[in-house]
Amino acid sequence: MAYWLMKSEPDVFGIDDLKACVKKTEPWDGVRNYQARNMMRDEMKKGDLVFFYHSNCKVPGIVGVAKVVKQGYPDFTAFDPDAKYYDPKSDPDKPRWFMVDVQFVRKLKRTISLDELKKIPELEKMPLVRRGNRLSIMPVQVDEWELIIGLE
DNA sequence: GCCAACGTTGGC
DNA sequence: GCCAACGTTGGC
Repeated sequence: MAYWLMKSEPDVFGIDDLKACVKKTEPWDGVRNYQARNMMRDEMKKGDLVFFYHSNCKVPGIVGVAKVVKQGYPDFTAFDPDAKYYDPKSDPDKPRWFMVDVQFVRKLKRTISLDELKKIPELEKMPLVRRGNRLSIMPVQVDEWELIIGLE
């Protein structure tokens, strides 16, 4: 089993929105970045655990845990001309974009802020705390996962 | 295939 | 809301 971190803007889709979904699951659609796409298409497996991270908000940080419940499949919103993330270059016969479904597991008792994570020397290799990082999905090492969970 | 222009991300 | 960093696009 592997561990991941996925960023989302709470104003758009936050941890409480996931919790409120039917069956608490939701397709992680709209990712239009190749690195992130590759991870969802090839590497994320059913049962993998995910840190749910709030970005672009007052206190950016990890707010909850989710899990992958459906492995990579084509992001159908790319085929819909009315969808926000429509991409005419993605052909249903040869989809360009992929997504996974995630399910709410739990909220953390508190937000583990980016600021706090940055201060931990063991986490300095995480792309998350690196300057200029824009990756919205990234792998988390087991020891990093356990360390962060231990901070809760 | 280079690289300038442009758009987006995301912390602050 | 600003702006640095970075990915993508498209002209050449």
